[in-house]
Amino acid sequence: MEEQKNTTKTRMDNMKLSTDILIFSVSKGEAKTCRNLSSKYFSILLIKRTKEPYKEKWCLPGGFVRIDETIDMAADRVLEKETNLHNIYKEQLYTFGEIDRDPRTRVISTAYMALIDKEKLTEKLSDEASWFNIHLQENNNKINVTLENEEETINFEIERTLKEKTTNKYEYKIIQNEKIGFDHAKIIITGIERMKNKVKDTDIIFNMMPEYFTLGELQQIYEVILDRKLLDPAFRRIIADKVERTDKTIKTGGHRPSVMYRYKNKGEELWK
Amino acid sequence: MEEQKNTTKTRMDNMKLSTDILIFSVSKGEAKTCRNLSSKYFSILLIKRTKEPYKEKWCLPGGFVRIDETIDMAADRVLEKETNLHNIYKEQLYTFGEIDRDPRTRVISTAYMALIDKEKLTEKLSDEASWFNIHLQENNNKINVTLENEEETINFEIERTLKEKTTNKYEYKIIQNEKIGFDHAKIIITGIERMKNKVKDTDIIFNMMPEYFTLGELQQIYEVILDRKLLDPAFRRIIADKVERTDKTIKTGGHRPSVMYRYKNKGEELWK
DNA sequence: CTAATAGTGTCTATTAGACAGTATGTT
DNA sequence: AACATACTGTCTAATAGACACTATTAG
Repeated sequence: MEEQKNTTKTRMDNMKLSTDILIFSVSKGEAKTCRNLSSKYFSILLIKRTKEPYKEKWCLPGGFVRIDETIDMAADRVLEKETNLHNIYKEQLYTFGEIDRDPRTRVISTAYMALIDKEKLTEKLSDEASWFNIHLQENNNKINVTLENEEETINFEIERTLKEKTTNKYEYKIIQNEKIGFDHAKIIITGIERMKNKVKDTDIIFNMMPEYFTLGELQQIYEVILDRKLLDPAFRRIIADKVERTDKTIKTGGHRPSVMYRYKNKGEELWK
Repeated sequence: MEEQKNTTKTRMDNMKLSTDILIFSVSKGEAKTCRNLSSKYFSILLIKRTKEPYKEKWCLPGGFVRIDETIDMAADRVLEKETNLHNIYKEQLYTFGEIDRDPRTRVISTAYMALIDKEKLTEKLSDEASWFNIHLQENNNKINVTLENEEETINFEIERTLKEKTTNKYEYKIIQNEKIGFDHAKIIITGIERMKNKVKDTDIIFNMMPEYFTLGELQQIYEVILDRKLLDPAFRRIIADKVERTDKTIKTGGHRPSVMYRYKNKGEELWK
């Protein structure tokens, strides 16, 4: 039932719909010694705004949905503009509709998450874009998010309260934030939490993996997103029928070389 | 990044945002004999349109989001108008943004699911509103949905295709539909599938339950939504720490009376 | 040799599935 | 007694967690 009321027509005409995209990937850090594996990070692409409002603040890539495109098409357009990649994995995250989320006019934003293998990027990012490694620290109902690239550290703090007991839905309130524009800090934490859940019970993680990978690397990435260590035998048992062994191996230092695997579709849960 | 381009301004001003709500509940059918339990149905509230477009078609309750309210507020407003109930459980389902989903103008709709205990309704539904029992029949990639009330049977058919293998995302295409207006058939199937998943791993079902219920009734409702029989001992083991026994009992026919239970919050998964 | 990661075998604990059985009411 | 549902006991199968062990490389 979508009736147009003439009394509110003028006001409604001032609404805009935009899409903001959380582009996630995995970054490799430095290895401590030549024998170590490189550390892995879960990372997100942010863009430094060059205009008011929120000039100089970091934001999610995004744009307005045009009258002749679907929201999905708008998201794809933004993704391609930012990464020059096509056929990227994406899924709708949530639609954020707070009244004052954009100071200029009423803007409702449908956020998407997209996952890419960063190594597949062929062209250099634009000057304003940068990858940030994600670190979370939780105490009680506070979440402290640190995003860092080579030059800068962004920090914001969130209060997480249980909104709904039957489905464990949380409400996020930004209680400290200097460097992220709009309500994007809230969108970011919503996406990170969604990723944590999805990693547990889908194969979503493989969208960030290269075609060939070792089980050690894969395990590292699960560990960094879930933020806990996994036991090798359990991990390998669970992952076993999702991947297929190839005849490639890779030597990465002073230890036994590891076999490379490839994603072999299934679609079952990983952990509860 | 939400920049306004003057070239597309006029076109964007014609967009509207609406919200459509899937109001789900449980209905009791007839008992075959006085000894039987009444059959249970999973049901949805639909409204018969009285105006063009889609006059006489059944649709989801909904309305436009006003400039001075959030999407959540609009959803609450619609819910209260339709049910006269406050503090109803609801969650955002998905935002549908196809270009031609409304023949009048470009309308994007953020759909919500709401769950109520139908018995709590104090006032009579409006003349156009009616509860329909939901029946699904799946063969291969086709889903046949039948919605029925006392007077009418609505039937539509959907083709379900796997869109994304890593997360088991499906795409729904309506291949036959006479009686549902707009793209609401697609919204309905999206919501039903979401409910099936959520019932498995959250306590969402308790939002449709009265304060006191028997484990037999509760099991019936799980069974009708999941569309399969559950084994009593397994069901009771799993449900045990979600409910608390009360000293009420109820006699429902020619058999042992059953103890009434109450929902006791937890927030764990039920089945994998 | 040592350090570091790769990869496996196996015991145990927990949980889900199956089925048989007992309990207690109405007709 | 017959029936229908309420509710429980227990065996078995499947799965997750823990830990110890072997394998193989560079330096």
